[in-house]
Amino acid sequence: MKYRYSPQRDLIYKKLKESKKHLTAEEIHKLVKKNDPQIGLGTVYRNLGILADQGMVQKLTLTDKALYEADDRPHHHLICKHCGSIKNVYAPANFKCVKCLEFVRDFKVDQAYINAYGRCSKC
Amino acid sequence: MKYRYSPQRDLIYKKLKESKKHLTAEEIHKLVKKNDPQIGLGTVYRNLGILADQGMVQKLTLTDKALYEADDRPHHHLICKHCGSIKNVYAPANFKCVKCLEFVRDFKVDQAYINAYGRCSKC
DNA sequence: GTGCATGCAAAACCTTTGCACCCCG
DNA sequence: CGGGGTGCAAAGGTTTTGCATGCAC
Repeated sequence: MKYRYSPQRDLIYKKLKESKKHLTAEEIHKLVKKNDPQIGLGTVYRNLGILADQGMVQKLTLTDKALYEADDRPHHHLICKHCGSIKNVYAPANFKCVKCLEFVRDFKVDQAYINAYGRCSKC
Repeated sequence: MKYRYSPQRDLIYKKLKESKKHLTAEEIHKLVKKNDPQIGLGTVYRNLGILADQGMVQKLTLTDKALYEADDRPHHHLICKHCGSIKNVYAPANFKCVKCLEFVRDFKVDQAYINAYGRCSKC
């Protein structure tokens, strides 16, 4: 299906990109409401779905509620088991995670990333 | 807190282990109801939480609903983008995923595993 | 003008929780 | 017998959806 331009979607993407964080749909809703007080939560969900479809944002289901981020550089996630914070880590250019799975048969790997659980510097 | 023995928990664990798959709480509920028709879904959730606490089952939040598995060998997940199936893959003994993150600072990595997205042999 | 997008609210859905009763230790 | 475990049902929280209206194209 073809997507039509929408100022709401534009705003959602811009705000998420600016924040440089992993945000829940509700946090994003709060953020965009500052610029567009009328925007509904349903609209936020719908547009996050579309943006994820287009590959412009990534939907993370690492915890009980979904998180969204707008960072297209390949990266991995460090999840603190104590405070629940999630931090991105960018691998050196010469490290390709997909190569770790070279031994895999019967499955065509497109993307691969690491989730690491542990303790962040604050905890 | 000390956990007391419970035949329901025993059954849940046994069934999940036997299945050798990733199951949702509801699928597990259906499975154990064959042996214990009275068991409630709440009990299944409570016991899966306890079993996860004890490290006997792993809770996966890779998709919109949580999946549970009973497989204590370290492994990675191959997620098919077409049919949504999730397959375990066991890395060679000499491959330690944690080593891929040796360059990480300000975070103590306990466990690390790879999620790979792509296409499975059936799709 | 056509039909996707929106705002609102209701619904759907997964998961947790309160409660009275049960039973393990 | 004390206190965790159970079944049931209701509540909680997140995400989706139906519908009338608005607006991009």
